[in-house]
This record gives sequence, structure tokens and C-alpha cells, in this order.
Amino acid sequence: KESGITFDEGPNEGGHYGPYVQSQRKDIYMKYAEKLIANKSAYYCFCDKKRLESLGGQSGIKKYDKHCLHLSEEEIAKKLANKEPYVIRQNMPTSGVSEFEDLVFGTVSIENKELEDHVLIKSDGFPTYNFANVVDDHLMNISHVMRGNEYLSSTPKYNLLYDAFGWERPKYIHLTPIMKDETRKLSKRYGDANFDDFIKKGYLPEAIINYIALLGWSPKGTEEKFTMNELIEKFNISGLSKSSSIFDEMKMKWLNGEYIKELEFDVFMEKATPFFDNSKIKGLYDYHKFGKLLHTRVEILSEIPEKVDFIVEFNKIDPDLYFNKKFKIDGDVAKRVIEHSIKILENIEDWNEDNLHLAITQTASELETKSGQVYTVLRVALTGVNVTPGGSVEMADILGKSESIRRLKLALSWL
RNA sequence: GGCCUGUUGGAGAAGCGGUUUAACUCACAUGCCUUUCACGCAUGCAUACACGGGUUCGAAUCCCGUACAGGUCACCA
Repeated sequence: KESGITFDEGPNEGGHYGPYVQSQRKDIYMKYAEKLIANKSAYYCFCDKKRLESLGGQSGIKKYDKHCLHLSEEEIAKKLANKEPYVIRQNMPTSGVSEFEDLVFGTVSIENKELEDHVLIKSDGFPTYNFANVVDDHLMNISHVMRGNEYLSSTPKYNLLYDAFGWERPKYIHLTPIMKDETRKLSKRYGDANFDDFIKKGYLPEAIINYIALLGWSPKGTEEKFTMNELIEKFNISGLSKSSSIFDEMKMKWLNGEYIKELEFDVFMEKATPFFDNSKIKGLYDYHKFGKLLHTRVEILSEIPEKVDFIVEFNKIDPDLYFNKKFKIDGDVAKRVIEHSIKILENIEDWNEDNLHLAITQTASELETKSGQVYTVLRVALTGVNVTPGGSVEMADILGKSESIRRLKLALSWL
């Protein structure tokens, strides 16, 4: 639901082809299995586990030997009457070739002798996936089957089932897996991040969907950023890839950043607030002011704490931090700038960005230096770090007048 | 092991026998912008089509083999 992917039919959605819960369809499967028995495409099998195990060669790979296919009508009737447990097996042809067209992989063919007489109905009366899948898809009017390509090699046996019923085969579209690296699938079972995890990390659902759509499929043009509606409109089977693709969080991150930048500021703040709450500025500094600065500086929301925590950690500043070649700043320059700035800043009555800019310009001109020098010195003096989101004016604005002055005086004492 | 399938730069990919000296995106690098960072803009990433044969006037594109990788071989889905 959160991803924006919806179903047309299902146990929760309803629809005209129910019931949609497999256990409620038990009778249906049995009825169809019996049709297959009637036309010799399937047969009862009474073999027990022990006999089945004895079939295994030294390699451990066994194939059912069609033993029960050759049971006589009377024997079958008798075993059935005795309530002997049974399964129903698909009767595979032993010669010839099965072929089908996959819309992605093209013609796929396999020799029928490779196929085994699989169980269709288990001894508990429930169908195997192999069988339910075919019966359900046909009864529910499925035209296209899209699924992971681990089903590619079992598709021929499903087709044989469609043929045995005289049903039209669906179109097949087998999709490649998303990999974590060259050899391993991205898998929740092995602790890889899933949709929920990415949401918790501050990814936007639209960005995740957009990125995932780009794995194993490529659009016609050179655009890559699409809304769900655009994806639906642009999607075409010919863009589907035959080889698997490796999940690259870096690119998803970039995409997410694009989505974040285009969020309305209010919406951004709404989503960002929980992450601000999780940072050290909670209850201390204005989220809104930091939000303005971080809107273009953050690719995923969970980066917020690490980008803002510095503001509360104000420790003794290493004089080397002031050193700046471009603006010709060293410890002495910093000292003079801070000293003079304090005097001017103390006179600001309305502490806002405009007035702060004016104060810095004034300081620079009175000191007969470039304003860049003042900006740079103050930024370091106010924060104690040399990389900040936003500059000295924004930092001073966030800190407020008294804290700014306090920090500048401290910074001065450390020089 | 048998069978099925795949293999274009670090990642996603376009390309479907000839204007390909192989698009585009991310990552990376550099420059511009700039009070740092980021955004934005520009440029680059030292000629990368798994390898070997073949077909062809011409192959990343067709065929064969090899290597590597994945899938499958359940009374699981």
C-alpha cells in the first residue's frame, strides 16, 4: 500500500473469480485433477516414501519411474476402496520437445524426457503450487504471467497441463532477480534491506519504486526519473533485460535526493521532523531554519542528525581551523576579525539574516578587508568545525544573539 | 552432475549486421559558481562489447566451442 502498488483482485480486494484463498479452492483442484486422470494426462500413485527413496541413484538424483501408471483399473479401484493414501501425478511425455515463447527470453525449449511426473495433488488432498498455479490462472482469466525467472525451467510442465486441459496458454514474461553482488540475490532472508528498512532510513516510497523499476528494465529515452503514472505509461516489455542486475544503493540515494529536493518545503519538514527529533538539536534549535539549509543538502532523511549535531558540540577550537589561503586568514587575522565582529554584532537589535549580512559587511569595511574573510572566520568561530550546512550568517541566526556572542568570546579566548 | 538461461566500463544500461571514433544515468575526478559544504552548470573517466574460432565486403550485433555466473532437478512455493 505504501509503495503505491495496488491489486485489481484478491482476498482483500474482492473480484469476480473468487474464492482467492487457496484452502477454499480445494474441491476445485480435485475436480480438475480427475479430469486429467480421465484423459490419461495424470494418474493415481500409491508409492510410499520408502519406495520413492529407493529410486535415488548414487548421485541422489531420482526421477519417478511411472510405476503406478501401469496399475490396472481394478488395482486402482481396490487401493482406493481400501483408503490407501495416494497422490496424483502428471503424466509427462517421454519423447519429443516442449517449446514456448517467453516475451523476454524468446524461444525456450526442453526435451520432454527431462521432465518428471510431478505430484499435482498431495496425499493430504491439497494441490501443489505446480497445479494450483495453472488451474487458478486459467479459471481467473489470467492473460500474462509475470514471475521470477526461477520458473523459466518449470514452465514447460505448466504448458503441458494447459494443453492437457485444452486451455489456451498464457503469455509468459520471466523477470530477472535483483542481486546484491555478482553471485548473490538481494534477499530479505539473508538480512538485506527491504522496502520497510529503506523507508525507515528516510527513503521516499516514490524514489524506491522509481529506482527498482530501473533494475532489469530500461526506458526508451534518456530520462530516468518517473512517477508511478509515468512508469505505467512508459513500461514496455521490450525494455526488459535478460540478465540480472546488481542493486546499487548509491544510485537510489541520488534519486531519493532528487525527490527530496522537489518536495514542497512544508512536506519536507513534515517528513524530516522525526529525524530532527532524533538528533541532538531536539529542544535546542529551530528545526525550520535547519530544514531550509538541509533541504538541498540531504539525500536521505536519516542523514539529518549527522548533519546537524555539530551545532551543539562546541569545543575548544584548534587555531589551524581558521587557516585559509584564499582569504589570507591565519590566527592573528581571525583574532582581529572576531574581536571587531563582537563589537558590531552586540549592537544588532533585530537579530536576523539581513542585519547579520549588514554587520559583516560593516566589519569588513571597517577592517579594510574582504567580507569573505569575515564570513569565513565567523563560521569557524561560531561552530568549531570547518564544514557546515549554510554559512556564518545562517549559523549565527540559528544560534541566536546571546549564544553567538558567547561563542565568539570563547573562541577569542582560545586564540 | 543433467537440463535451462545469461555475460556491453566500478554499478544500472542503450545498441537488434554498416554514419558507433559504443548513447544516457549513478559513482569518481576536475573546473565554474561560491563565506565552507551542498545545489546548479561544464568537462573528463587513460578506446569497455567474457575468451577463442567461424559466417560476411563488414559483427558488440548471426553461428559454434570454452570459461564464468545464475536457475532448476520436492507430496515448497
